[in-house]
This record gives sequence, C-alpha cells and structure tokens, in this order.
Amino acid sequence: MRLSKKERQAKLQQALSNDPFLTDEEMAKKCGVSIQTIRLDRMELGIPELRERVKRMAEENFDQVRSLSPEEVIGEVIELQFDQSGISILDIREEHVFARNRIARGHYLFAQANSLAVAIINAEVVLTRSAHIRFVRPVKMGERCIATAKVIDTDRARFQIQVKTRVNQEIVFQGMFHVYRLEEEGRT
Amino acid sequence: MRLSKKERQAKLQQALSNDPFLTDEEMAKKCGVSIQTIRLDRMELGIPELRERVKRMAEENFDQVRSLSPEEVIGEVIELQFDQSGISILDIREEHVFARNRIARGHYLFAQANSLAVAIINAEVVLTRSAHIRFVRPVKMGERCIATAKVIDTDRARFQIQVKTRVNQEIVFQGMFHVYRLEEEGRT
DNA sequence: CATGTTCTAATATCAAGTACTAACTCAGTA
DNA sequence: TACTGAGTTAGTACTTGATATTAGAACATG
Repeated sequence: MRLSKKERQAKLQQALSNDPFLTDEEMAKKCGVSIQTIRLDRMELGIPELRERVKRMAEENFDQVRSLSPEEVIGEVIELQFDQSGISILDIREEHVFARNRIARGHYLFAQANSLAVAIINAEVVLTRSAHIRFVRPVKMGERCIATAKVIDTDRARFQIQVKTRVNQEIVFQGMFHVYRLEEEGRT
Repeated sequence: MRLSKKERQAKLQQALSNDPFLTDEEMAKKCGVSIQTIRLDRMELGIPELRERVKRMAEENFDQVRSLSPEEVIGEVIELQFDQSGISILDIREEHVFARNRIARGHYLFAQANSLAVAIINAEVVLTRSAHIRFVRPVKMGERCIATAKVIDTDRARFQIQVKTRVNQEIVFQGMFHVYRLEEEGRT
C-alpha cells in the first residue's frame, strides 16, 4: 500500500531539503501520485514553487556575496598617511562571531589590524614578518572596532607598526607588527 | 541618439552584474530597445536567460553551503587530540592571496593557526589572549599549508599552544598562542 | 542601386507553474 | 442502503519568461 498523506508530505519535505531543485513532476513520480496531489501538498505545507525556491536561494547568495566579498582589506580604511599612520573601522557582524556566544573570532581583529598595517606602507608589495598581539577583552557582535596604527620605527625597508583597536575608547586589541616591503627592480 | 550596439551590450553586462535578476523586458526598457534586440544581445554575449542565471547562482550557493559552509574554522582540521595537539590543512586559493603577486595574505595563515589553536581546547568557549607570530616565508597560491599545533603548557584554564605551519616540510609560519577557556557555571 | 548590418515584429512553442472546476474512490456512518 | 467527506485525479484556461524562427523595416556603405 502506498504512503499515507502525512508520510508522503514528510517524505516530500525531506526530499526537497536535500534537493531543492525538484519539479512537481519529479516529485509526483517519486511518490507515485499525480502532479495535482503534489501541488495540494505544497499548498498545505506552504512550499513555494520550484522557481520561487530557486530564486530565493540565489538572492540569499547574492546578498552574501555583496556584503562579504570585497575582502581585499578587512575593515574599512578611513584615513591613511603613508608610512606614518592610519585608521580603519570594522563593524562586528554575524559572520565575524562565534555562533554560540556572539564573541568576535580573534582572527578578524587580527585581520583588520594586519590589513591596516600593510596598507599604511607605500609600496607595491608589503608583507608581514612577525607580530606580537594581545586580545585585551572579547568583542561582541554589533560593536564597532576602530583600529589606529602608527609607524614607530623604520629603516627604509622594514617597519615596526603599533596597532591599537578600540571600542568606545576602550582598548580591545593591540599588536606590534613588523612588516617589510619588497623593492621591485623597475619601480618609479 | 541612442547607444551603439557595443555600448548597449557593455551597459547590459554592467547592469546584469549588479542585478542579475533583470528580465529581458526590464532590460529592454532600460536600453530603450525592443525585447528581441536584448535577446539577440544575450545570444551574442552568451548570457543565459534569467531563470538559468538564477538557477546557476542558487546551485553554486547550494554546493558551497554543503562543502564549505562550516567555516566556523579556517582550514580543515584533520586530526585532533583534545587538550594536546591537532593538525589542519589549508589550500591557498584565489581568495586567499593578493591579486597582484599571488602571495597569501598573512591573516589567512594566522586564521588557520588561530582556529586550530582554539579547536584543540575542549571547552564550550575558548578565546585567544595573545599571540606571538612569525611569517617565515611568503606562501604562494596553490600551496598547501599544513599546520600542526601542540599544547606545551597549561594550568587548567590557560593554555600555551605552539603552531607551526609548513609547506612541503618547510616551515612558513610559526606562532605561540595563549588561549583560555571560560568556565561556565552549569557545566558538567 | 544593391547589400549588409541592425533592429523590430509576429507567431508558434515550451516549462513549470497558478487557479479553478469536476469527478472518482472508499470508508465510515446515520 | 444511501449519504457524506477526505483524499485523489483530471482537465481547462491562464501566466511568465523564455526559445526558435521567419519576415520586414531603417539606414549606411561600397
């Protein structure tokens, strides 16, 4: 005997969750019922049609890509004095925190600081040599991290840069970065 | 006078790149030409129809979500002995490198090491206190970074973890991480 | 002038639906 | 027994956003 209505609907939801690209026709075949039955089931379960499902998935994806992708630099650099100092802002959002406790993952704070340290130096290629960092207090979702960096020592190719990150004046992260630039032969 | 064919096609691609959900009809309106013209343009440019575009985006997303999404951790942890040691692999890809020279951004190496250091500790909430790190040599696109971490000191709530990252046996990054766990009141 | 490029128009068709109406199958029951 | 109702199937008309194809303008250019 074939499945009861409830069983079929459960099966449907299951099937859709691991392949949301099923048409009504395919689902009908799978369940051994008519297309109309599947449509009624979808109505009852509030499942939109294939195209709508697909569109929603694509939209979610698109939004994410938009908000996240230009991560050439983590944080937004808002002020920059080459070889001297710079300021960058990073708003801690969903994607930066541990799901469990909404505390920012350390590597985002590091990334903001590192990006800023590298951005300050006016050269084609700048690499980090080493860093000594300290996470002074946990940062929570929604907090705005303002990192300030200043070059405190240099010998032309190597730079020592101090970065302090604050949330409302309060220091949450600080680090000392040693970065260096690769001199390229044909540079102007 | 309206746009030339080339200009229109350029405009089309532009428009689609910041809103891929445009129908032919909407694009026709935007460009002040007939739908048929837009279709011809799409043919020439090899742009699939709306539904196909949307479907592809959704599929990419779906695949990514399946394969990549648990990026709770950067790099793939392949071995883990709680409170003792761990190993993680990170393949350096496009998204990890500077576009200009294909050298990996420091913060990805840091993130791999930091994620691993935090993962090792068997507790609900583990945070990084400080780190002393050194980028021994630049890592290029395509290289596989294998990070090994071991706990070298602990006093129950605080841990000192050494992480070494290698590409083909050669050390490219090393760091000493101090992490700590938050004891939660009601833990078993 | 003929020719070719570019554009527009019109028609038939498709996939994957919605919306609606009608009818069939049984099982329980008044 | 006849009736009722849930569950299912069938069929039609319509919608969107296309494809595929054919045909005809508008206009420049050799």
